[in-house]
Amino acid sequence: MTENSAFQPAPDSELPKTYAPADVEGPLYERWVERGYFEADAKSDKPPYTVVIPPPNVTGSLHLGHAFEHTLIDALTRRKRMQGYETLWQPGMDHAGIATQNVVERELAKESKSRHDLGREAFVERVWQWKGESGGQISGQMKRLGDGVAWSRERFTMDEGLSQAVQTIFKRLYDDELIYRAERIINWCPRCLTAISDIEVEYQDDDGELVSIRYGEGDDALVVATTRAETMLGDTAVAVHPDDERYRHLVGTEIELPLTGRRIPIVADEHVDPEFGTGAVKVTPAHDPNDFEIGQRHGLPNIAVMDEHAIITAHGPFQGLDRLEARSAIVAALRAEGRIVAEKRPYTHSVGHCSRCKTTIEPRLSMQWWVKVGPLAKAAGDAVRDGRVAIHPQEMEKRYFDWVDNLHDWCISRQLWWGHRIPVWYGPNGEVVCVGPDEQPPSGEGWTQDNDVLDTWFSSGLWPFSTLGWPEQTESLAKFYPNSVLVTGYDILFFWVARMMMFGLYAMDGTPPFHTIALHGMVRDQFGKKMSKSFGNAVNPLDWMDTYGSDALRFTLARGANPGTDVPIGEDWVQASRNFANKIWNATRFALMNGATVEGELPPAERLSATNRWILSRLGEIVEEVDGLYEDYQFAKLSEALYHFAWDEVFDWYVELTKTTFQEGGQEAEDTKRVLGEVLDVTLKLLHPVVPFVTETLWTTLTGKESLVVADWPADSGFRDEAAEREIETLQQVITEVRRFRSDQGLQPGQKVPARLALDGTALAPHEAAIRQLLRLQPEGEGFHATATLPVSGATVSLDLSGTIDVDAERKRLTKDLGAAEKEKAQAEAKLRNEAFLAKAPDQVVDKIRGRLTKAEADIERIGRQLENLPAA
RNA sequence: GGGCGCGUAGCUCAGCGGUAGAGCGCUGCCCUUACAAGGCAGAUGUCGGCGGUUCGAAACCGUCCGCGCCCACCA
Repeated sequence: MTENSAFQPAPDSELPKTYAPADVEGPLYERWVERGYFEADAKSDKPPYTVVIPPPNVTGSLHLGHAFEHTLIDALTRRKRMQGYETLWQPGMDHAGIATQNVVERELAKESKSRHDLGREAFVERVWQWKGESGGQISGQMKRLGDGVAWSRERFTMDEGLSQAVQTIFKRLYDDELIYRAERIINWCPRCLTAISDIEVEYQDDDGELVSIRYGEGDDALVVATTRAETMLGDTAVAVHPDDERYRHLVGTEIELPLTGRRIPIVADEHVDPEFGTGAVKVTPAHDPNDFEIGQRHGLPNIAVMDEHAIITAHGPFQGLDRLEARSAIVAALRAEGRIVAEKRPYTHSVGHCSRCKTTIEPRLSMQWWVKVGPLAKAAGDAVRDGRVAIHPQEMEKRYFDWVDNLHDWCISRQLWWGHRIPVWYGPNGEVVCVGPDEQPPSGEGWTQDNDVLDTWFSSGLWPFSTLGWPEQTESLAKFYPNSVLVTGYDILFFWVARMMMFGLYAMDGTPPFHTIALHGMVRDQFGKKMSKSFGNAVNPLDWMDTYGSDALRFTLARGANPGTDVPIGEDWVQASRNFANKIWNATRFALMNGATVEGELPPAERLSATNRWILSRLGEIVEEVDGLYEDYQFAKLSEALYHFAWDEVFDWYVELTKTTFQEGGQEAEDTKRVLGEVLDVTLKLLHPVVPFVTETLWTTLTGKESLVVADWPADSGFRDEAAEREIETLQQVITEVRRFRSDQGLQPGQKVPARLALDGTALAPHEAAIRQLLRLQPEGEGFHATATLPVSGATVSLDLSGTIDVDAERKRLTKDLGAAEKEKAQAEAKLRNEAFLAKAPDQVVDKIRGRLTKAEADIERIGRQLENLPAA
């Protein structure tokens, strides 16, 4: 091939010019599933790697947060699968008791029906029907995302096996006296009509009114303050601090409770803060958790004044009013009696709301089932404390400890219909029998099963082992428990993670459910704002996948995934990721057109050009780096590293440099085909866990092999060549420098310029052809030669710019560069004159400064000469 | 009230003791035979304020200001 002959690219490959994700994603995913790549074999000899899906709510659809979480889990499991692990990514869904029941009740409401119109059995049937309809939606979304889950093992928290698990552990805990029934103050939602646990209550500051009410008459009168005046109907005492001199004489006496005609005692209790308000507190044991405690200590009666709808039941003028109506009516009545001595309005205080429907919680005395968490939580805390389970990022450990170490007993009964019904029967005389899954309920007249169901987190707490067949001692359980890592959001650290820890340790004889807890943040919009439907910034991941492809969405999410921190994401960024996918696509097309191959051994390093040795050296480094980052769950960093390696180094530099080589042909071109194939092979593998579709399409085309999903994860070759790396770095500097010069001179990128290259005896000599091609340089011509650059190796590139050069512009630029170089020199010199610095700084740093000085001096000399050479304007 | 975290380029964020970085956005030139979803070149920051430690601080310590989140039985 002669120098002047046009470069003839290889015939077009079968790949289209632009990557069209929609054409390949669906079929690829189906093929993966058909071939069973994602299934996990319990009989395998390979080491296990297990991750469970945080089960999404059946009635929902996946939002960006799920897409994010799934991307991370999928990336982890895909890499482990490639590394030769027997990998299980366990799919399934959660029945999500209260949430689902609410959804279906809302559906019924559209038909003007309530669940009571249907009755329990028909209602539950209706929920199952709903589950059947919407469950498929989630599976569909997961397939679109490319989730490599073991579909044949899909589970549902209400399916038969998992229900067995629930009953089994309930029975065990009951027999171990870790589950009990007790009447206590619970968080009651008057809209959902059920008890909820402490963490299902969301507190927020609401404006209320603090009224101070005078109880009693004359010298013995006391003033108490309340934001919930309606509860006074149920007051059974006034409490003061035992050391409070103001009230000491009243303790033990009785006082008149306004509006009721009742007299209530004054008791002394440590709980009262004498500094707060008047130092006297009304005590309503049936409607306030603290007051309940006081009542217990002093043997006070509990007088409930509201029903489950928070309607006043106490006889009298307020009966039948709802709690808010009653509040104002009672304040009005008290005012009429002259009992209101002060009002503070608005009075901002923290009020609990139902996390499901936002209704204000009403503390209510009621009989419920409880888990005694003491020993369970202790074990859950210890497993992290002694390092058997690592929480990542580690800052989250503190939150975890604060919670498990200060946990109150867990209220697990819910007055709902959708869920696991409590396996307890009550006899005609109040006998209680807890029945395990293999036992028959008691027969005979008058035995009835508890009406309540279990908190939904009770069953999801078993997920890491119930999905594997527990309580049966299955092969899967033996193989895949404990899970390798749990990937989930920090928002359910308490709800779910801590409960899995407690149950896992308890049920599996002290073996924690996973080795590592990797907590991710929440997806936010491009301005860092929380995504919510009501705010209008929520995004359906399907929309973006339709427009840009699943890989683009996945890469964007992975790229934002710094451990434990929230992830802002905007459409622009998905677009950028789509561009990246397209770039990979086209770079591979180029490689295919030029005969890149993965066949045969890599050429020996001694034979390879510096360019090839450089890229192979960098390839080894990137494998090492990316591997480390995967192990550390640093998805953002590994994505970033791959992005820059692929785009900047491989596509912008290496591929450009290979063009010259391919033109020239010969052994070097043959070797380059193999090296280019190698670089793409490894790069596609490294990218595959994050962007599975585009890499699979390209890799199978490049290699002719079956699938990347089951390909071997690349090992670091160990090949490093620092000299080649430095040489190419120098080459890059020279080229950049000349390009800048050309750009400053207003030369169009394609315009050929005559140039004289003085590269003999320098490291750049072998790269002359590449330099000429990349810089569009023609053989030397006559006239003025603008010396564009002097690389550190001492080579000179002179451009013949007679007639075209803008001398003023060039002088200006050179003068500016000279100033910068002189400043740099002065700084370096000052540093090297500083004795304290020389004495204390590490040698490496001092050497670096010396290097900077040398370079600055060379730059000054070079620029000076260039200035001298400039013709007069 | 307790705990955790954050304030770095227009926006969103890396960096966490040795010459200020990325993506997007912005400016200029270019349809250079893989890619205009592209190429090349470029501009942009008293790294929240003030003190301190250090030869050297965006980074470590103190303090102040401004945000965010979690926990808590503030009548």
